[in-house]
Amino acid sequence: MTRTAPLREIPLRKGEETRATILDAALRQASRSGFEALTIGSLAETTGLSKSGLFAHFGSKEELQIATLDEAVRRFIECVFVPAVKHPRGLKRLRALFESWLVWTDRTDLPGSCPIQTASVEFDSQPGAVRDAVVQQQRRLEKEITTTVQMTIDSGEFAADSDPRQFTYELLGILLVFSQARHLLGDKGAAERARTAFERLVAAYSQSSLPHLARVPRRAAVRSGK
Amino acid sequence: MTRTAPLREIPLRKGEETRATILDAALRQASRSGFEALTIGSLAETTGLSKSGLFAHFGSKEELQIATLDEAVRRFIECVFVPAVKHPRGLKRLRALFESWLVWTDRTDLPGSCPIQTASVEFDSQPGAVRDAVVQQQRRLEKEITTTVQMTIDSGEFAADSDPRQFTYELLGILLVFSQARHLLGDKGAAERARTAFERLVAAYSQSSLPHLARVPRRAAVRSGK
DNA sequence: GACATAAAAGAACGATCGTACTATTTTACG
DNA sequence: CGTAAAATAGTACGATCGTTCTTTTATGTC
Repeated sequence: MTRTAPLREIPLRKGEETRATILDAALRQASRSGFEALTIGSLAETTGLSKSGLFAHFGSKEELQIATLDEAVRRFIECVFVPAVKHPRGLKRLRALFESWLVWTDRTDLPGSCPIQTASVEFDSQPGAVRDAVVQQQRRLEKEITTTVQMTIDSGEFAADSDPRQFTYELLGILLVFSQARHLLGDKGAAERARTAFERLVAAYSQSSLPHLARVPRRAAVRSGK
Repeated sequence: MTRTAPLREIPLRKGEETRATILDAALRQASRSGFEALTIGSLAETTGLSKSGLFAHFGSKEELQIATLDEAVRRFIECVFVPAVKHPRGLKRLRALFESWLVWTDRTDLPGSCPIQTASVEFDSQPGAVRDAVVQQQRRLEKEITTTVQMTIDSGEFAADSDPRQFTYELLGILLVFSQARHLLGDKGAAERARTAFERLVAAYSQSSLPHLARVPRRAAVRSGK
């Protein structure tokens, strides 16, 4: 029942519970006020811990910020990717991914906008360990999306000569502007605009003959597959 | 030569010069580290002023942040809109606007990313005077773009039933992801990807029959104009 | 050049920042 | 239950935060 090889250290402690509580509060705070405002003092107050007690869990503010980012990514994957992979590979999964992402951006369990996006903007010009972590996570998520797009190409639902990274790029754009419209401007119709943009993007890739390079519009073929 | 009507107060002082110097440094700092890190102390140090001397120009940190945002918008208009309106109304002006925007995002006079975008993300969930200013400026810029799009519809280069606000929405998405790719990820090919996306967007609106609602891909007409 | 006024500096404030060190309490396990 | 270790609290630190008040310097006008 219990692990048979304690080896040297047994990191299976239940102070992890406290860490989870801290990260939950940290995520809320980062969502509302950013990662720089993720101060030890305010976080200690909202969690009911002492400053030093909370600090001991991370060792530095940088580590706290990175841990918060990692937790955000964990939840993002849980909320966006996990539901998507339950759908069959190809366009269906891609659509599911998109819709899950809309839900993630519009979710109510966090008081502000997506912490990953917040971190991306906040650290895009600030060298350091946090920035490195943000870049790594961003690359990781982009690669994951690109793989999903590639599957849609492989399934024949997207043109064979499609550029999956270009699709990913444009998809990210739609989701970024959706987030801004939703959180900054409070635009209720933002999701519908995002869907319209997404469908037009999908339609372009469903056509043949290098639609992503279509500098000059050309006669488009009706989609072949059903 | 000199103003003939001093009226009551004559605000034409040359301490405005100092203010301009401060805002220039503030813009750089906000671009690199955000508006929360726009501290009086660090800004005083980089400008060579005293904390209190600098503070007197604004009266509060909030006012400093808003003044910095306004200056960013002023420069944005100078860099993006002013060159664009030198082109004839319609698609030419819209293209010029887009290209100027790429230059703005990729410019080197600021060490980081666009301060307006930074502020948009930083304050999207933080109520207050700064957030209000950000929303107002964002709405203002969006309206300006939408007007430019509307002119392209009026000129017949975009389909008459096009939705200019949808175009603006998608255009903003392209520019947001471009900024992220450029500044966070250092993607050299980001501008070309952005152009590809823009051209596809333009092509869609150049076609007839509600292309922005094209849930089902339909036979696309060859663009009419030259 | 005197003088009113604007601009900048100086000094100090309470608060909070991140972090270090020590002490106390709580937890898990034999 | 006892006990070692983990978890948390306590306290203190130098630094910096935004802001206020007072004093000094620079500026523009007659």
